[in-house]
Amino acid sequence: MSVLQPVRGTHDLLPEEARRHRLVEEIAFDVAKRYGFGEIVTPIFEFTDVFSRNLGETTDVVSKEMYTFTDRSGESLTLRPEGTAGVARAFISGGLSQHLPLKLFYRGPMFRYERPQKGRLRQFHQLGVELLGVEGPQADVEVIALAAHILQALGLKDQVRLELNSLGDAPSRAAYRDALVAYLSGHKDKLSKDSLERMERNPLRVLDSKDDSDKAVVADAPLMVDYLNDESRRFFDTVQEGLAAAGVPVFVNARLVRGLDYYCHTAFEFTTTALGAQGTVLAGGRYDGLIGQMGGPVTPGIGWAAGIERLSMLYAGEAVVRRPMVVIPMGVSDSAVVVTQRLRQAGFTVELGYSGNMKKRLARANKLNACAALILGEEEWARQALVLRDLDTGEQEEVPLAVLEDRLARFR
RNA sequence: GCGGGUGUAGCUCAGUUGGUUAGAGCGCCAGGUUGUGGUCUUGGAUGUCGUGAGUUCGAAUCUCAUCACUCGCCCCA
Repeated sequence: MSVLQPVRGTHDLLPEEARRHRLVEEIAFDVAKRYGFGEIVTPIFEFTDVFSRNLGETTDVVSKEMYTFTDRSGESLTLRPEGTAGVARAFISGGLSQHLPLKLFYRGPMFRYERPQKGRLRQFHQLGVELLGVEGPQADVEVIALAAHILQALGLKDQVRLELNSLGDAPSRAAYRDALVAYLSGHKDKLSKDSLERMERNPLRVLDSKDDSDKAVVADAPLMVDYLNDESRRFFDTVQEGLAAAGVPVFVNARLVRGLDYYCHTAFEFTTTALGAQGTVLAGGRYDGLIGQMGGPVTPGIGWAAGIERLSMLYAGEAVVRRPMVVIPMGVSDSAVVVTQRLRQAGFTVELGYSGNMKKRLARANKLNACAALILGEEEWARQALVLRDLDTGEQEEVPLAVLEDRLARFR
């Protein structure tokens, strides 16, 4: 359109959409609070190392999607592409290891230089949680149950399904990786070009390829579950049992993998078919090694993040907007502000009509979905009264100023 | 980063094989009611036809480039 476009992949949240976003956030946060989560707010940029050293050098996010820049002091900074690394960094910086276990909720913009598409933006918004300091699988169960609960609160229960897998601990994962690469190497001729590259960079990614030929190869590939050592196996079983006990339906997907390197053991995704190619609505996993790797005290963690734009597109509810009442001065405009402020101070939502004749102002009141109009006419004003018109019934009456708040009580 | 589609008024969209002043509905503004809205009715305004080049006597229409959105891949929330 015009020259004044927003930057590619960014967009404005106009009031209506902003309301939906806030509503989604509030519903999520409200549920999270019941699980004991408190909000943490971290900066939207960090030293580049925070991300580049911890998400995995070869991941797409780090290798080609970060908004990295040098500030005026020559420091390399990066707009956060995800939330977990920043929270982990804040955990270390703030010495929060003394307050374990820690339940944190966050929300805000994230940035990735990707090709924009529906449900995929360069500046997008996530909300997420992190539970730090609990080794046992009950943490996984609680965090996933919370996710399911939030999706239910948003009315999305029937539109999403939970897929679950275990990536095992580091030794299990390494063993599996070797076995998988060995297997794939024997079928190089049938793999897509993308998958041949993935074999080098991130072999597990071949497992969720959408290419038909790849799928045929993958169908007979070794499975992660068969390479889990006893401990990892037990962990995975316990998580599944816990979710069953919590009443959260699960589809075990042995080919589910994660894009970032810090994950281990539990990996999960809530997916939908309603958003085209961007089917993941909420996803996360366990990252026991991350904080230690960053230089902090070795601390287990598990968390997830959800895309607010994606949730908002699926969410059918509407934000409830409080209906205002409208003050319409007719010839006593100086006094209108007095009445208006008095009512606002008393807790009412009040709009003051700015201009036009009575007809126009009432029409505007109507468009604002106002519940009532307070008409200040000279005649009534002389009697220290005004006209109250109920805009739903059309009935109107004269109300003395002295009892105004009482008479308006039903519109509160 | 790769391949396909789309781009006309604030919004949703027509626009015939290139042809003269580019349309509709909704919305907006104004009147019918100079202190009374929602319905009805009458009238009005609005477009660099995404942008830039090219072909042509003539381009919203054809060609190329470019930007944005969109679908799939990729990636992921």
